[in-house]
Order: sequence, then C-alpha cells, then structure tokens
Amino acid sequence: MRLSDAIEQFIKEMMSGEQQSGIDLKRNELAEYFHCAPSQINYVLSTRFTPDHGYVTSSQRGGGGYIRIVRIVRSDKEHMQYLLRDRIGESITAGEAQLLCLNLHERGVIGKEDAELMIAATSASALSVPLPESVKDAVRSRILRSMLLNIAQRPAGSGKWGEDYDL
Amino acid sequence: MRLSDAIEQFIKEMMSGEQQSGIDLKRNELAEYFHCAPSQINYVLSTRFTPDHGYVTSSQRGGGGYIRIVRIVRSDKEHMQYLLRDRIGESITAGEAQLLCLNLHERGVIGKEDAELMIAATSASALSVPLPESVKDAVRSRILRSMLLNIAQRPAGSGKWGEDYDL
DNA sequence: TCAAAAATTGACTTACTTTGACCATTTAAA
DNA sequence: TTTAAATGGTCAAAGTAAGTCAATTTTTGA
Repeated sequence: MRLSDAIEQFIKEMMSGEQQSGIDLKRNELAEYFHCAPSQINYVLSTRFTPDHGYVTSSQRGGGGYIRIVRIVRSDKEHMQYLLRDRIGESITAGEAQLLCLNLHERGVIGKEDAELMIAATSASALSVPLPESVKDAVRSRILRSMLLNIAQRPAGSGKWGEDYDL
Repeated sequence: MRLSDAIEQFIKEMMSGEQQSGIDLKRNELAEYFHCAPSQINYVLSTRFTPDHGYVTSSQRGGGGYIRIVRIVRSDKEHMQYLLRDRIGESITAGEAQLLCLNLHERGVIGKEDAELMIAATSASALSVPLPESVKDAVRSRILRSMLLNIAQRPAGSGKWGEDYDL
C-alpha cells in the first residue's frame, strides 16, 4: 500500500472514532509515526482532504501548533444546491467531476453505481474528441449539471428528492 | 508461441484463477517476467483486452501504480458489442440515444434510474453548446459508450469484484 | 515471393509520490 | 523587547510507474 493511502486511512479512522466532525493533529508526530518527511502530510492533505473531498483544513504554526481537519456537514439538499449553484459553474475538469461524484456517494446522497455512471459520463475518455480542453470542461459541466438535476428530481418514493431545485 | 499470445494466456489464467472478474497487475513486473519491453504489455492489452474482446482496462501511474483488467459479464457481451460497434458507432443523436436507453430499460438490461440518468447525460440540453450538430453527435456517442462500458463492468451478483475498490 | 499485417522494441512523455532544503508564523524564554 | 525554539508551509527535484508513438522486425497470406 502506498504511504499516502496509509496516512489517508489513518486520518479517516481517527475521524470516525470521534463523534465530532473534526480532529486536530500534529504534523511532525504523524510524520514520525509513518517515518516520512513532514511535508508528506501536506501532500496527503492537498490530494485527499480538499473541499471537493468534503473536508476543510486549517492550521496553526509555532509552539502548540496543529493541523485541523473538519468534515463539511451539509444536508443533501444544501449539498446539491452548493454543487449546482457554486461548485460546478460553467466549467469543470474530469478529475474534479470524479471527486464530486465520489463525495456525493460517500455522503450517501447517491448510490455507488450512480456515482460510477456519472464519472464515466464525465471522464476524459468520454470526451476524448479533438476540442480544446476549455470547451470540453464547459461541455462536461453541462452534462454533470444535467445528471444532477435528474437525480434531484427523482420521486420521493425511491429516494430523498421530493422537492424541485430552481437553479 | 508468440510472446503476445503467451502474455495473453498468462493474464487470462490469472483471471480464471480468481473467482472475481478482475485483476490488478504491475506492468513492469509482467514485462520483466516475460523479458520484454513494458510497452509490449500495452500492446497486448490494446489488441486482446478491448471492449470488443469483452474486457475493460484502467490504470494508475506513479508509485504504487497498476493496470486493472475487468471482464465484462459474459451474457451481456454480445449485446454490448452490438450496441457499441453497430448501434452507437461514432455518432448518435439525442433522440436515438434516448430511444436506445429506454429500450435497454425495457429489456431489463438497466434500471429505470440508470436509463434516465443516461438520457439526461446525452440530452440536447446537456450538450447545448455552440458546436456543430455533427460534433455533438460524436461527443454523445462517446459519452454513451463510456456509460455502457461502465454498466457492463458492474458485478453480476452481489459481493463480487467491484465491491471493494475505489474507482 | 513479397506485400500487408502483426509483433516487438525503445526513446520520449505524462502522472503520481516522496523527500528535503528553505521559508513563515507563533510561542516562550531571556 | 529581542531572540530562540517550535511548528507548520512551499516548492522544486528526484523517484516510481504507466502511456504513446514510430521505427524495425517477424509472420502471414495471396
């Protein structure tokens, strides 16, 4: 297993052990525990604990310093509105779209198969046509938006989406 | 026996050895085992493990990288080949895509929500960008193809391959 | 026999990870 | 109020591993 994956898992286990949604950790201690460079911790944070992954981090330097990781808590409806109104916008990359879909699944908003289907629809290979990346990203944002709106409109019986979103 | 054939056979034996329908392998290790150039592995994959052959591959670069090969469920293979090669081809309109998805649902190949999600992803509004219709139809065919290939990779029953890996 | 197709190789490219040197901030001691 | 110690942050280089492409060689089929 990759070091980065091990550290990611370690942090996630720490967080699930608590009933609150965030933890503080000491960068140097964690690095020593994993026998790695302290900056490795920053690498893990920046590749696996970003807002797109559903986390926000902050830190404090100096004596008694720490790194704080907090899981973003939103209702399904709020989350959907955030994605449609603020996050997706007019353009999104394949990697970003993938993260958003996986995160939607982790939150229990959509099923695993929905997530994978959406990832497939917005993947780089799905849009591997000779167009500028900027155009692909614009197209991708529309596809993702269209799929999210579809999910949001699913009948309440089969899910939690009874209400409409006017966005 | 040709090297390519030997590698093909080796991989297929690996897959049959598992009860799962997919495996991960290390390109460099396999190349070393067969005393060949690593790119030979890519050649074998691209000539013998394509969707037409009933397989889908994915990979990860960098430290801890791998190549993943997943077999398409046997019973779906022929129909999938027909859809990908003959029905969808290189270009498809929004109306045709919609009909195709609805038909797949009626045949029981995909669920209602899958069908609607796929229709949303390939709808005219999802692709309402200033591009020639011919380009949109080409893009749409790739999106649809990507989603179908994803569905074909789903585990047939439950608790099989696909349950325990991150896409 | 020989042209076309398939197979093989290797140089170059892209992607992700790990490390370390140097920088910035905060606290605590002098 | 300086200054030193304790933290965390940044960034670029090195390391690891897969992808691409085109030149070359081998095999196949008419």
